[in-house]
Amino acid sequence: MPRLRRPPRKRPDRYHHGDLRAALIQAALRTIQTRGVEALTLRGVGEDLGVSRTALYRHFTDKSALLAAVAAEGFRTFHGRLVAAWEGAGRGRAGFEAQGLAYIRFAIEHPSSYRVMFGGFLSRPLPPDLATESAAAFQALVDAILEMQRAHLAAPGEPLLPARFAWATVHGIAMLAIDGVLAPADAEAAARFAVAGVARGIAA
Amino acid sequence: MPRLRRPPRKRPDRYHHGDLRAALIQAALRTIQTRGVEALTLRGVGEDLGVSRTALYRHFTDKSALLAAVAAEGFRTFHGRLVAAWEGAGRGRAGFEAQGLAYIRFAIEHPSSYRVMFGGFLSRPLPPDLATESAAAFQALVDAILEMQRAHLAAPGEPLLPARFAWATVHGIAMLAIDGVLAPADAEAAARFAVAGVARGIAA
DNA sequence: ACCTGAACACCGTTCAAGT
DNA sequence: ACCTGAACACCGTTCAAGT
Repeated sequence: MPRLRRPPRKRPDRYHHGDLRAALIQAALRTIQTRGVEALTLRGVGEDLGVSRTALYRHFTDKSALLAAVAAEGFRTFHGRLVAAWEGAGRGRAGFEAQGLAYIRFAIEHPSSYRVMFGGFLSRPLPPDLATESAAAFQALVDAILEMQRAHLAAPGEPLLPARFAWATVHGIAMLAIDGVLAPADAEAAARFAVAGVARGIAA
Repeated sequence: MPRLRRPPRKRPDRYHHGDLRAALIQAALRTIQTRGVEALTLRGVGEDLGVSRTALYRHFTDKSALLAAVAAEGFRTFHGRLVAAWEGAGRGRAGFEAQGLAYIRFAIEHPSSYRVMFGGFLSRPLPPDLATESAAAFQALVDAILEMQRAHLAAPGEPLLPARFAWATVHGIAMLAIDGVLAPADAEAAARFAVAGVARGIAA
């Protein structure tokens, strides 16, 4: 059956026009969400997109670069959640605790993304754009601490110390929840107790 | 060159006598420590031991079972460290903080073992013997909390809540240190601040 | 019982070649 | 520029066969 000369309206080979990169990221995210990071194969995403298994190398230097791009998307929405929680709860101590809970809830709602972001799958050091996104998310936490120090809700001193303490705690609760060590019901109670505990621990 | 009839004194094929299992665990631990978990291949450990690459299946059902055995060894020494730190520092609040520091230091000294134990490489649910070792290590923490509650050094109530809070925090600091997010010098300072913060956060 | 060798069904990545 | 197909150097695991 010979091909017709007439140009097709819209066909699956639209990837020739430059959106293969975005499509690859979306496909990778989809399989990560449904089947986990360890099930992600480059051959698989190529197949999902009806594209050769090596087409990907036109857009990413290797598999870890693809993962980094997926993680970058995750960091952007993560950052947004942290800022929204802090401001939505009116800042202060309530805002601090809301931010901590938002951190943990993001991890529980998007366990696969969270694992890609923090599970040691990314090559170190992080690619520059990803490092920027990651630093921005952490900065949301530092900003909250700084404001609490100014309002005498947190003890004065180097803000990185309480920021890392808080980060470590919510990250720890998140990992325990994601790994199934904490049942979903227990995770919420543990999260509430932990963020309140950190607030007490750093209080002026 | 025909083989002689005389039995050899001591030869590399001593694995025929039953210690292949132990040798496999040691070989796996060695390559994990020197080259990381992701560099561990069953073919590699077979080669290291001068044994067929499938000999391992006589002793372990699969790769994750080998990893579980490595992790079990890690949990045993880990448990010992936690108990020793608590008792060595005279229990109480000093003991609690010493235990937290010992937790983080174990992770920093044995990053590969720690990653195998808590990095999501183990198949869930954990094999029974490993679950036992893991629970015993966590119990050291719960025991410390219980004793602090009796001594009015920790607020009364369900001990699992402060225990999980403390666990999450030290685990979080440990992961940040292992992943290189915290430089070694910063890790020690962060660890000290965090364990003191938890002690304050759970105080009566 | 314990171990081997060949085979199977996968991987990520490279590279010459096509359009 | 962008994509393909074949090839390379790996994996974990199964299984019939050897001792």
